[in-house]
Amino acid sequence: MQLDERKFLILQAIIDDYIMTAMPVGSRTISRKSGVGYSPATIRNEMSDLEELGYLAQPHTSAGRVPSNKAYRLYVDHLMKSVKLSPDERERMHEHLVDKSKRVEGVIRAAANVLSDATKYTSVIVAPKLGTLKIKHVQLVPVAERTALMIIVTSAGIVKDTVITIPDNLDADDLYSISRMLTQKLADQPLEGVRQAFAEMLRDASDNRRLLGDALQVIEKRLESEDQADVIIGGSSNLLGYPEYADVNKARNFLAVLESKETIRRVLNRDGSMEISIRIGPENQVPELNDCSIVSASYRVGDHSNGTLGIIGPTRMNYNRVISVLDFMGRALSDVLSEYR
Amino acid sequence: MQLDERKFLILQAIIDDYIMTAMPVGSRTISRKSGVGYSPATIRNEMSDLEELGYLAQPHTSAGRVPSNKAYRLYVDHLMKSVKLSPDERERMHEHLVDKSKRVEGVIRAAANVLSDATKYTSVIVAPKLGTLKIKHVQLVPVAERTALMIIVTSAGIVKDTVITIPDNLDADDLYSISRMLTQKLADQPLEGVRQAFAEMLRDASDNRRLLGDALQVIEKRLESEDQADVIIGGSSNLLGYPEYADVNKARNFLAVLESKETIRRVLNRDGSMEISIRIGPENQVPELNDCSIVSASYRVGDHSNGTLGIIGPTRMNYNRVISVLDFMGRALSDVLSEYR
DNA sequence: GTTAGCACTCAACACCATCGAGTGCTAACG
DNA sequence: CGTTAGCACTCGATGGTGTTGAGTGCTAAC
Repeated sequence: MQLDERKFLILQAIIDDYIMTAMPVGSRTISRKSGVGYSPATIRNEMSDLEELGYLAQPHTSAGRVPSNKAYRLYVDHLMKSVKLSPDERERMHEHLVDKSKRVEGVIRAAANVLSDATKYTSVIVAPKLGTLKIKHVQLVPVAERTALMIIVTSAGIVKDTVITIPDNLDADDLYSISRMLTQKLADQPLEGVRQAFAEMLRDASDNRRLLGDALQVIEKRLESEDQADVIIGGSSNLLGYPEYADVNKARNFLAVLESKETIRRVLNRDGSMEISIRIGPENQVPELNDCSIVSASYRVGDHSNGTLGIIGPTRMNYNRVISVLDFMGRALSDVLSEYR
Repeated sequence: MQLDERKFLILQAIIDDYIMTAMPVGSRTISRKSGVGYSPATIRNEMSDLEELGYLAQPHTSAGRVPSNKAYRLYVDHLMKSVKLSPDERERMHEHLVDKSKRVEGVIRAAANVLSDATKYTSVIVAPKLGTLKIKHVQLVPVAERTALMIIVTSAGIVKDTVITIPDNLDADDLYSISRMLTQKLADQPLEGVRQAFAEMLRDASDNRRLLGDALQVIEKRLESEDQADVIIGGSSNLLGYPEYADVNKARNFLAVLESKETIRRVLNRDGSMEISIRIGPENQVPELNDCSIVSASYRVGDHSNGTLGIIGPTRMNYNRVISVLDFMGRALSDVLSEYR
């Protein structure tokens, strides 16, 4: 059996309705809809076919039909008619972004809020991978005996800092000149490639071997331990408004998942492309989120590094709108964050 | 009518029980408890008295009694016998703190997690007020045409940074020397007192007036806009496990409150003392949290500045344990964060 | 091929009886 | 006189029952 025009039409109507109401959809409801000129009986026959084909399911015998994950997949791939955001909605969203006092983290935080406000789902933004950013400046600042703060400024204007221990015969001026040297040597190197640069420096440097070794370690640690703080979540309470989370236990599980940045990172894991990716239900790799859908997009910072922004919601998500919003915000974020270059 | 010995005893037993079970407590339950040698009938009489005095309430005629806020107040003020944490519990908590790779924000984040894990409530930590910290170092870093990043390192090792615009005739070396000058002039000044220092500098400085003016503005803005990022919340999903939040709407409201850092800041607002403060129910100033209790303590960073750590939970909170944990963590945090000095 | 009609199913809802935890009161007890 | 046993009473919780109505599948007529 194949899907003909009419089956498409009916399936679409069912999905649209279910996305709105979260209630099983009956044949009468569809029949009454404008654009569908068939009686409930005809609809019922078609629905029966669609169920057999795996696009619909019945919670129980005398209930309406509910779209399956397969149906959502078909929907986002073929049925969905994309809607544009209205100009003043775009305007409003953009405003909130540039509003925030310009700092990278602030911008990202604001973006997360805008996303969750605009979609009423939970939003997640992952900051760009450090490794791909270029170093702009390195600065050592004394903070105590034998202790200094090492500050690394990247091309995206993102600042990372770590405490390191230093030999005790160094004073502020020494640190100053070391910083200067480090900056000269490392400027415009990607963080990833820093190891070689250091190797060279260690060979040349008569002095301060110990310090440089320390610094290298720090940078590397920073690179591999993808920092917790770099996952930002907005509107975590939004999902509680939906009937699929009326059960407190489900809600708690969901929130617990959100608290593990590690899991979030995994679930937003993307191949390199800039395309919007849609994972419906079990398509994502995290069992706890198997009844959620996750839509994600990329944003660019500087030349080659990018971050991820996404929306987590029930499988009966308003894909249409979410995609529009993510698409727009991805571009907006890229714009705003690239002004630093 | 006054509270005699026996009324105290009974009230305490009721509160203890209710804290454990969240169920209205009946006379039989109390009578069976070890340490109480009276029959249910006697207990009932006493309970009746306690109700008249406003310490107990009955949800409905044939239910047991529930402690009132007044009762909790009495409990924390007089009835509670303080328990110590076991040494290895202390050990474990402390471990998690120093574990984290030494950064201030990382430590605070870890502390929030430890707090919520140890208490099973929601924890909140507010970073120390910037204004009270001393400046250690100021650094301007060029990031683009006419744009620089201004980084301020405080005595606590906390780094703050903001983007500022600069005159376009300045190159990296100029910024370097300006940074040096700024650091020299401002080092060891509290952030609050920076205004005068700047005034002087503006008078003297032949050049760079525009830049200095910009920088001053930035610092001041930073001071007054108590930064969002400085409120950190742990275990927000913990409260959903308690029967008082079985209703999804209540849960949602609660979570929505947590998302507003502004409100959190207000609710944790403390007078200067280092004492542990307990706000029961409506004693806190935020109507949305009127059925919560909030216990908070201070931790010290450096010489004179301190931050706040707190626990938010239902009024029938395990005050005893929460107080012990907060007390310990306050000290531990102070210790860890003062190592930077 | 489409649709009206009809019997059938089943969750949701309201209603009701029962149960039991807990109370207040009274009278008896040491 | 304080304490306690006994008892009638209250009322939420629980579980069973009947009704309702949305929705289906099937059949027969258009």
